[in-house]
Amino acid sequence: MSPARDMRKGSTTVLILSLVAERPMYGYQIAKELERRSEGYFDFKEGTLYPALHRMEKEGLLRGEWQVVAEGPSRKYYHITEKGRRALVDVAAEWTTFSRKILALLEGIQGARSGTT
Amino acid sequence: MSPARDMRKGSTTVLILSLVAERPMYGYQIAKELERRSEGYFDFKEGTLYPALHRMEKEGLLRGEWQVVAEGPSRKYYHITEKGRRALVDVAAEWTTFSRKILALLEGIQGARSGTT
DNA sequence: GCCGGGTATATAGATAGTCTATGTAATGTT
DNA sequence: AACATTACATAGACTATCTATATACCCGGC
Repeated sequence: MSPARDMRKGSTTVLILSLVAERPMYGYQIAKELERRSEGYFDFKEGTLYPALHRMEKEGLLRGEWQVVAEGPSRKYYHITEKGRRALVDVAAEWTTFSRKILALLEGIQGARSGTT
Repeated sequence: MSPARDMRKGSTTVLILSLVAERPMYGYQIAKELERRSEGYFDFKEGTLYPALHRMEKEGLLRGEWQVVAEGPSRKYYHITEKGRRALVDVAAEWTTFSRKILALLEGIQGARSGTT
């Protein structure tokens, strides 16, 4: 029903990769950082974020490392692997193509209305 | 595994709506037309296309009308409804925003590599 | 006459990613 | 003691997509 949800399916991987490629980050940090950069647009839920991180680690795109913090719960920092770095270039290209194709096909939808609005 | 598949999840609805908004079309025609316009990029499978059309008809976005053809199998022409037209404006806007957000976050991925390549 | 290919629609079953909800645990505040 | 924040985790439900198969019509090749 809500296109907003289905829309984002599959974008999780490329977004996580793009952040972790810059520097190692932990899950909670990834969610907050992505929210900040997208001005609140992307908002990972736990049920999306953590399974995705585990899947990506299992696939060899990321490598997790526990780090004990003095003042708070431990964090699992994810480092991007060589395989992950290669995958990022590929999937980023695919998403870029996809996004451009969508924009090209949908451009003019607003103007398709007969009125001057 | 293949991002290309997950990527397209949810795009089916908006793509179908955008075509049928121009003129009534039947399923097979929608698939061919979309393939043509996207230069082969979008390629609806039967298992995606027909369930989507049925779902959209049930939701009141489309109205199907059987039309007997002299030289070949009958076609089910889909007409966009008023509700469908309103939905198109909404979901097209959402997809446009989403695509732009993705492009903004991923831009520079190629340049993130240290080499000159 | 039969088989294959293109047109055209349909559905069952499997797969997989996301969301809701809940749980754990540590810290700091009231 | 209760609560909010940080931080990670998972079970269960939902749903869109894909694979595969089926039907039916028409045409051309053999």
